[in-house]
Amino acid sequence: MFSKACKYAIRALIYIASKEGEGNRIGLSEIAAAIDSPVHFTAKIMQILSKQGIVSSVKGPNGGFYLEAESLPVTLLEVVRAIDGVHHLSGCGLGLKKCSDSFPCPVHHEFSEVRDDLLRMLNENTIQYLAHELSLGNSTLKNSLT
Amino acid sequence: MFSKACKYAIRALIYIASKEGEGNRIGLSEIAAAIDSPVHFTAKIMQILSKQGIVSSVKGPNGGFYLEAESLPVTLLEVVRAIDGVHHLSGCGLGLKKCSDSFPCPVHHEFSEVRDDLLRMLNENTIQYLAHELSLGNSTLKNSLT
DNA sequence: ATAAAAAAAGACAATAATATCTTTATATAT
DNA sequence: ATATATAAAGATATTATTGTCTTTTTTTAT
Repeated sequence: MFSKACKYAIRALIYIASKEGEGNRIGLSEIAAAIDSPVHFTAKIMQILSKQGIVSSVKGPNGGFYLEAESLPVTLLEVVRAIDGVHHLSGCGLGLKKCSDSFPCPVHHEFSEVRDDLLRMLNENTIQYLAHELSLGNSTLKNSLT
Repeated sequence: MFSKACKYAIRALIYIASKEGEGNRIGLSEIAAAIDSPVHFTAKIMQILSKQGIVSSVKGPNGGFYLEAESLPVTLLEVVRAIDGVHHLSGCGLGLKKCSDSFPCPVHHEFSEVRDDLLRMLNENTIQYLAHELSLGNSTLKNSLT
């Protein structure tokens, strides 16, 4: 459904949001350890998110990543678009270039329905909300119980 | 959503089904031309579908691919599973190995709902039905109008 | 029997995605 | 001011996917 990069991005952002408060920054190595992702690959992903304004960062001692407290909540849709690209959730289900409502591929209508549901879900769920649920213990980001 | 190989597979099968009748076989080059796909890559895909029993083939003059008339209709789900693998539609949305209803990732419930809809759609739609709609002119497999 | 047509199989090439390692720039604390 | 910690950037490696080309096998028609 999403690329690994995108999954790492969502996990990383939820982790950051869940650890946040009072302007503290979360370091890259802590993030990678927390979400079980390759450190340097995660660094590249964070750079993209940073350039897109989804996450903020500061270098140097006590530096790291954080979410702007005063900005609007970040939706999953924004993250998916930032990492997998805007076309990822808009193309034809069968890969036809000209597919549209008036010139549909064989699965156009059925596929559109499902994808509209996906888009709605991605647009309704924010990193901040999901992080809150994580903090409450209602979900987990780890592969192991330890 | 699906790999290009899978999209080619679905397009190829719908095309074959739409051209079928009275035991005629559809050649690879005709298929590739009809669905705008690379010939030899399509050949590999057809081989997989053939080994999985989704499509039948005969070699030699007047050979080609066809669907067994007496077999059950082929669902999109079977095709996706054959090409993209059984895990493609079952793993955690965020890539966690241990994610489950009782040990959910942050998007588990929301994601499961959408994917269940996708699975239902893939299971309800058959190649034969979609081919019939194509034959009626209600959809297209081509990128261009020519 | 033989030739031709077609799928099957195998080898390879190109591209994209994922992952690792090294170097550089920059901000902070001392 | 300096040292240090950290993100940013760059270079390279690995793997998976997609695509192309060639050879082999099998079937059919002659």
